[in-house]
Amino acid sequence: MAVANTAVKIPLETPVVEKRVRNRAATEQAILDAAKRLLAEEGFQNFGINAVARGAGCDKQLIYRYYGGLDGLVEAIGTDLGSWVKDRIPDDTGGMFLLTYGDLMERLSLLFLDALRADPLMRRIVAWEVSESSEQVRRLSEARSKALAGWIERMRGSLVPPKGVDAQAVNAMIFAAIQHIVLASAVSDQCAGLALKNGKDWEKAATALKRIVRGVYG
Amino acid sequence: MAVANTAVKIPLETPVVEKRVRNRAATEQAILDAAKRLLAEEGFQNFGINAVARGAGCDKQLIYRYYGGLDGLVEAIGTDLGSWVKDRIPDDTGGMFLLTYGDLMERLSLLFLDALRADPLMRRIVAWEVSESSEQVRRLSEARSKALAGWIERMRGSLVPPKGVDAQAVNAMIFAAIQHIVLASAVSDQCAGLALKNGKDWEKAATALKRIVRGVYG
DNA sequence: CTTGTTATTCACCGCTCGGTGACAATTGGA
DNA sequence: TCCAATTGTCACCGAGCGGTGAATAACAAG
Repeated sequence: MAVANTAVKIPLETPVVEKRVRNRAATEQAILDAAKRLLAEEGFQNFGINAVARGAGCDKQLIYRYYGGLDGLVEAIGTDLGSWVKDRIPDDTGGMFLLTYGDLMERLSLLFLDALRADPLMRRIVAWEVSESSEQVRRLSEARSKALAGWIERMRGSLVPPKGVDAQAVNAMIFAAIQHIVLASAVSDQCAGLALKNGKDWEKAATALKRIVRGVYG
Repeated sequence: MAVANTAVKIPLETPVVEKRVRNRAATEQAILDAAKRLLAEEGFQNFGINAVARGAGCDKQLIYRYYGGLDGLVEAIGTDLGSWVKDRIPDDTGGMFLLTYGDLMERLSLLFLDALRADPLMRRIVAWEVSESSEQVRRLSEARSKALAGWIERMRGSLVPPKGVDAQAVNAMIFAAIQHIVLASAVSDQCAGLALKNGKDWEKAATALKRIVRGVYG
């Protein structure tokens, strides 16, 4: 009686196999997509080999084979980042004439603010950058800042900052402010007592940002 | 021959017991200290029951008993935060006369910058705040912002911001910039292309900060 | 010395993690 | 047709995690 019912093979599933084709390129892409999606949606906390493999619907072994592990996969994300930025932040002046450095920085600030707000993956990467100091994240950070610097340089044209202002330092401050405020808003809908929920709140933030830029650059 | 050597009790350690006295208050304090130390030095990534217990040199069970788990412990850290801030950020004007709102904000900004730079625990908490959205971190965040707001209010005195400027929004931007730049520096010695290693670098950052504040508030 | 209380430790559970070696299935030439 | 490489799957490992129930050691009072 206590018999063979223990380890039965159950081929009940009709063999209507789900057309799981053999296609390395597609699988690599699926892994990369899953990694980006996971990072964007869940953050770097639960970001690991197992989670990515689950998300991609394949075995984790393939991640080792095709990317050499998580590090390689993260690096692939970094490589992707350049084009990513290009797709998401406009490269023209939006039909405006940027006459002064102040015009430029105001527009750049607002563009960057909106772009970061709209891009969860970027936000997660920025948060990662200020939370962990590993080789993985260093690579990502480098790719990101390079893409960003390239964009700024492209937009700058021949405009030059006013004399007597350390534009690099000031701009770093401004971009830091944008990044932090967007990160904070994504987590708690506010930053330093300033609400950041609806469009009206963001209007106020944008106005403050403009005021700061104009205060420095005129 | 193949005898009792298997499960021998080895009381080789000279019974010079390390005076592990029974003292609940002291143990609680040791746990709290270990938690703060661990959070400050290792960050929130590897922050867990086991790590804290190891750091405190006691069994994790005591953390459950005395604090009701990690959540309670984190809350205790939050409670500690008020006094913590008071100890670390001066409450007077440093012998200066703050005549205008601009004077005030300039001084507050620089004080906050230095305080955050000098306080690894605070930095870790801020990084935590922008990385994870849990109840734990929400509590911490609340405690921190409350302590900070109280400090600002104390310093403000009767000074009022100039008309026509949304001081709350602008100040949020300024504090966001400070927080982000300090976080970034602690991890990668730079932020948005601006080096942040030696004192000279920080001089530049401080100057930029002052310029921004003065640009807005005069 | 006994007894009860309190502080502290210990042993164990189930689970997930990153990582690896071996196996099965599919493909594309010789 | 058979072979070898490529693609994908599976089972398993050791380690660490958070969490819990029960044993143990130190103390205070009677």
